[in-house]
Amino acid sequence: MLDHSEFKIKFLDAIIKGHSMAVGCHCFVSYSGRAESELPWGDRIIIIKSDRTLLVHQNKGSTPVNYMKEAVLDAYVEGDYAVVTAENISQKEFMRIELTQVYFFESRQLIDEQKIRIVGTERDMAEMIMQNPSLISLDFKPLSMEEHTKFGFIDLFGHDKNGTLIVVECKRYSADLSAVTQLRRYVEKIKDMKGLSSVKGVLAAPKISTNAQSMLEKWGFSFVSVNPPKYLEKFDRFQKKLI
Amino acid sequence: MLDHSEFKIKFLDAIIKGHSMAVGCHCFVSYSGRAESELPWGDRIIIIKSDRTLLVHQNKGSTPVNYMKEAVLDAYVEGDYAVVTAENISQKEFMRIELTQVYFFESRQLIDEQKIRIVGTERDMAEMIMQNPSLISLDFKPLSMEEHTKFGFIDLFGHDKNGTLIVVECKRYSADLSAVTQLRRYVEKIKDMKGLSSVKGVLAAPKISTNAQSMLEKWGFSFVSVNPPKYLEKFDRFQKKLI
DNA sequence: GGGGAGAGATGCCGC
DNA sequence: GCGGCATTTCTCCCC
Repeated sequence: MLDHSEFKIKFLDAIIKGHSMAVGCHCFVSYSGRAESELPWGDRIIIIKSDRTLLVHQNKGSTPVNYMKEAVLDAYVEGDYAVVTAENISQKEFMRIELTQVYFFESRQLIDEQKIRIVGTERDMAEMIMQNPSLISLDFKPLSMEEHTKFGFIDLFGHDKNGTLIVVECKRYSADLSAVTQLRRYVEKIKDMKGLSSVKGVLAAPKISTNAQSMLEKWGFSFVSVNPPKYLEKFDRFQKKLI
Repeated sequence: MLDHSEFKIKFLDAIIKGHSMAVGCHCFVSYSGRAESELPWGDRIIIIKSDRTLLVHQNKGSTPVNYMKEAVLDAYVEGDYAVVTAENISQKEFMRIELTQVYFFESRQLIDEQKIRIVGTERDMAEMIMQNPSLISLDFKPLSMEEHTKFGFIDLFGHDKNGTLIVVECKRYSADLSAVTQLRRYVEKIKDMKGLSSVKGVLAAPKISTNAQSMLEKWGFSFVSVNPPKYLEKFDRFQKKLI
């Protein structure tokens, strides 16, 4: 438990040094910027990063309740409160955090230049299909992948044995209505630009919602069930811990 | 700085008590679930909430680099590492965090039943237009707002002085291609179900991208510039601090 | 910097 | 639970 002036001093010192911070406190938060908000009094954890990102986390859920990027930060004592302010003038964003209790305060220079490596994205799905086109159909011949063609950002682009063009849109999850309209947009663009009357549209995803299926059929497109790829070896490594 | 067995004991104690935690550490993170990932060694802040949400934050950006909801957590010492594991069996998710250094560890019961109040959402835009329909056009008569009609989730629904139906889709930001396809989907649905040949589509947003504007015109829809509402008094309260 | 689209998206509400 | 959709979405990539 820190008193307000001790908090202020430590906070400003951490700002100057470019340290990251974790603060446990009882606070009230108001925000004005892209929207406006008020968060009544409660206990939260405030994170401040060395790039001046500020996050206010409640004790539930994975998204911060309030946040600001590239914030210009300040702290001071005002009556019975410690106050933290965050401003991003160019974005016209302002935040004010009033604190009555500072349960804990930690600050430290965190050194981390590493980037996460992820496998199993939509792009990985498209690559997998490039390697094994029969996942779409026996006669599917892919031509290009995720190229910014003049037709737009098309996940997979190819043709069948008759030379009919095929547009494939990949989704990692259940394909929904917007996936169908996205596919439709690409197919129409190609028809338009090439002056073709027939272009096939294929939605590749693990599953598809009922309404999306109806709309798909209405527009003469087809659905193919494909799961995003995973490195099974790694999954197994975790899995065996469960046995 | 905590040694590994001290960390383990405090961590497990906090889990049992349902406390929230903030941990500063040097760690390596691997994940398998909806995708698979590896994050090489670096300094991070780990947050664990009372609802068993786990967040791993690097020192930049507002999104956690790794995370899991409803995690079953454990901690132990393994050779030179402290290890934190998180599992969500039903989701087939697994995470393993190896720590060589624990810079700080804070845990505490955080009491907070408050909900944030936000003004300026898309729904607020629709309400504002309901109050002042002339923002769309002088003869726009709104009938319903954000109702789950048999036509779908339509932001605003009404007609002009000739009785021609009007569908309004609101966007808080620059309207893009998907906003136009969304509008198009609603208009077509209504035409279909009512057997009408003419239904007006209006996109209400602060601005619109060039391509979206083209597509809008191609489909005979129109754009109206509308800004999401704000409580100006409050904005002014912040603003005067800047002077 | 804007436009377009994915994300291990998250979160909300309705059925 | 799924479905449909907004989000102070965030982030990345390309033009």
